Amino acid sequence: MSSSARFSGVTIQNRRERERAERHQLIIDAARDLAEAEGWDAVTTRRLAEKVEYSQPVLYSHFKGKDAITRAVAIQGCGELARLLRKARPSRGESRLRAAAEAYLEFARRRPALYDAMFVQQSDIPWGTDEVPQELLDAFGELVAAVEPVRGERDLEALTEVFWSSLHGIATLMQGGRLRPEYDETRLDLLLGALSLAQHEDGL
Amino acid sequence: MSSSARFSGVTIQNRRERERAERHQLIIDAARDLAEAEGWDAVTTRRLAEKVEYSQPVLYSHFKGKDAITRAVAIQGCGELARLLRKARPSRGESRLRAAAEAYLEFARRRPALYDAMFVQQSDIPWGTDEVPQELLDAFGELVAAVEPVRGERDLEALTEVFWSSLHGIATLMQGGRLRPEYDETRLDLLLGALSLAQHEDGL
DNA sequence: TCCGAATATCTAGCACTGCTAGCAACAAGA
DNA sequence: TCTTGTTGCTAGCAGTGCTAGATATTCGGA
Repeated sequence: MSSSARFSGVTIQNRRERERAERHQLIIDAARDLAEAEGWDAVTTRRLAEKVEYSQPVLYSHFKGKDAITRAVAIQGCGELARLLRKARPSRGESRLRAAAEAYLEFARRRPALYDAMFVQQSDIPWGTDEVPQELLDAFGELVAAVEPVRGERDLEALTEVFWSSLHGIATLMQGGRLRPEYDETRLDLLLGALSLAQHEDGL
Repeated sequence: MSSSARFSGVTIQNRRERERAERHQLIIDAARDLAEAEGWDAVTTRRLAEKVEYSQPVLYSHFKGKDAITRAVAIQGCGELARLLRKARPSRGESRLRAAAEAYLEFARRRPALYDAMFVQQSDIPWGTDEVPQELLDAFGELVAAVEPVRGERDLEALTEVFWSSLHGIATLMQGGRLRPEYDETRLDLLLGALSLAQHEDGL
């Protein structure tokens, strides 16, 4: 320890930064875990602080406020979704569109709290043109790639937004118990059929 | 006044019930107005009580809790949406599906807080089979009627759920600023085209 | 090795939330 | 007029996000 004292100016700085980064991630993970286990209502600054074994003010030295923590969870969630979509290659005879849709809906079903933070809870994540997080672009990019084979003459980005919106609507209404579970399959078939097979001769 | 005193047993009861009902509605209206003016975060029991010019405990003599007030607002909102959809007859050359879609999206856009209470905030409104509020059935019924002309061989209820989900997805993602505004028209065209023109030869 | 300085962390508290117990004021019937 | 029962209020609880100020810890130089 003392033998490396002459490098301390750099290494200590490094160690501190590393520890800070680790704790930063620890907070994000704890928030996500707590939300997934007991819902976002259970994620209070006190419980979160208790879980990471620090006092509440420590949270505020890492994040501007509770919203910023949720936002961080959401962004990392987008990264996870992007990874999942990328891995979702269609099995034999299955369309890429269907593979993506199924992966998306399964993600929403299995990680409802995470999904909520990403796409339901309003947050000031910049979705406009400037400074959109890369994870988000990645996830949307995967959807674009899945839609591309069926685009026909249609605008690719707009069509992807329609695809995404439909999936999002199904995911959230399902989560709220507002759709009949026995139609789950039929609904997806209808959606995919409509989006992909539409001959669509220059619009209605 | 005193001349009708001999009927007081009944009339006073009536008057009281009427006044109670009026105040019940007053609370609901105040909550809706406050939410639409400043968002649901601003709807606290204190501010709501102040607005109806009673103390907080009065709220609890009408509703089990704050959630119940939100729920009441949501249900009446469904009635309003149903009425709007019923009025939304297509103009010349426009499909009924499009008229319904536009009315739905305009409702969501113009009454975001109300829409939130109805379809975004989770509530224990019974959506399952039993005891669904009539207002809800009405609204869904209007959507069914709009979808019917384009159903083809497809399952009407499931197709309506897809239609609804897509509209809901578009509405909520738009509201969150997650869709490009310049595609608003294109998106709707694509959706309607896909749902209505799909030849859909027995599914993919 | 020791001390002053800087950093890191905690305790305690504020203003707010939803909600409720218990009291005061009023109206109704005898 | 007095009793009784209802109605609405004041005051308070436990919990929320967040922060100021005090405290403990660690570091760099003599």
